[in-house]
Amino acid sequence: MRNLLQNVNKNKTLIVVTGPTGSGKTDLAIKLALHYGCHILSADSRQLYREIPIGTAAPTAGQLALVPHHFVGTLSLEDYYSAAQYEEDVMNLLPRLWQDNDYVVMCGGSMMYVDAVTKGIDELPTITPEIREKAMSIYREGGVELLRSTLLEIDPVYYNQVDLNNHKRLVHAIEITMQAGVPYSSLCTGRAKERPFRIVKMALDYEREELFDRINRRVDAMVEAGLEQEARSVFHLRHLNSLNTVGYKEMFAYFDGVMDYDTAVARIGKNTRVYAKKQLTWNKRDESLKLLSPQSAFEQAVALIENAQ
RNA sequence: GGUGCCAUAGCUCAGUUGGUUGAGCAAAGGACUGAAAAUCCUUGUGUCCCCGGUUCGAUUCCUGGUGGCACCA
Repeated sequence: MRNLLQNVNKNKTLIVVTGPTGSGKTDLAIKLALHYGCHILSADSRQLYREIPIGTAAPTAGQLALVPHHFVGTLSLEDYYSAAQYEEDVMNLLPRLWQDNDYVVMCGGSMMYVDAVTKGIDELPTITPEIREKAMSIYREGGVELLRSTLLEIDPVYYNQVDLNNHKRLVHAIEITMQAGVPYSSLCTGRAKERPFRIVKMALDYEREELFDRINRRVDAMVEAGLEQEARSVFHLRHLNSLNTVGYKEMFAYFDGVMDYDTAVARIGKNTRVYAKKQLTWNKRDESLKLLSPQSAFEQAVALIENAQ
């Protein structure tokens, strides 16, 4: 992918529209893409799946017809995907899109996906199913305790950095170390990759109260649009990670009879607000992110992009 | 109008045999390198309704007030 990107230069611009869920990213991205006549790359780890457009607030057919989109509804719930895969796919696609236009808009709130493209992820080996199973079995048989002692033995450096309560991080470090034959920590550079193109990153900045109002209204709209039916249609795939998602896990609890319908809908709202807060936390430490006031977001965005020339 | 019950965190309530209070929910802050809408960590000072009394000390007991609920008229 490096070879392809060699033809790219600093005249090319990746416009990144991010921010918390419900902040109106999709609308702004479409306006910008129409203005520059360019394509949109979705950076959303759930809109990738074609079976769940309602609960993920994916762009509508009408919106998709206005601007060519990528990474929306391209996967099945059963497909494996990751931030690193996303980085690779985007890096392969960008040179093609830049052949006849200097701009591409990336739009999404999956912050790790955004970072994978704008900052890069370190090169790590691909985990074979056998190794993954081996690492998972450590967790199954001995819980976090056994994960900790295993990690302490094979990667003491990472052991001292990692959140020892977070089993996902522990499993990951162990499987990478097993696969690579060297400690996971030795593969982490801690450095952002230099990208041979310009990145202009922005987010819509609503007052907390107004953002939560918008989220509440959007949840109502999803319910009206048939969220329950959509959730029912994928209920049989509930064990998949792609359905460990706000909007679906609550509906599944309702289907199981462990939660009544009104509670499930209320929980969706609450969990969506919690998700938005996590996105805001992530954004706070990103100094390259420019905040736009919602009233004049488009004008501010264009000014930002022009000033970046 | 009379009688009884209640008044403690944003909400629902618990509690202090008198030594200034704590659960659930809601909310807030944070971490984040191949599952990330995932996963994980941290956070509770509130005139204990108001005035006064008893007391070394009152949110707790007592008088009065205010507000709410129930029943009786």
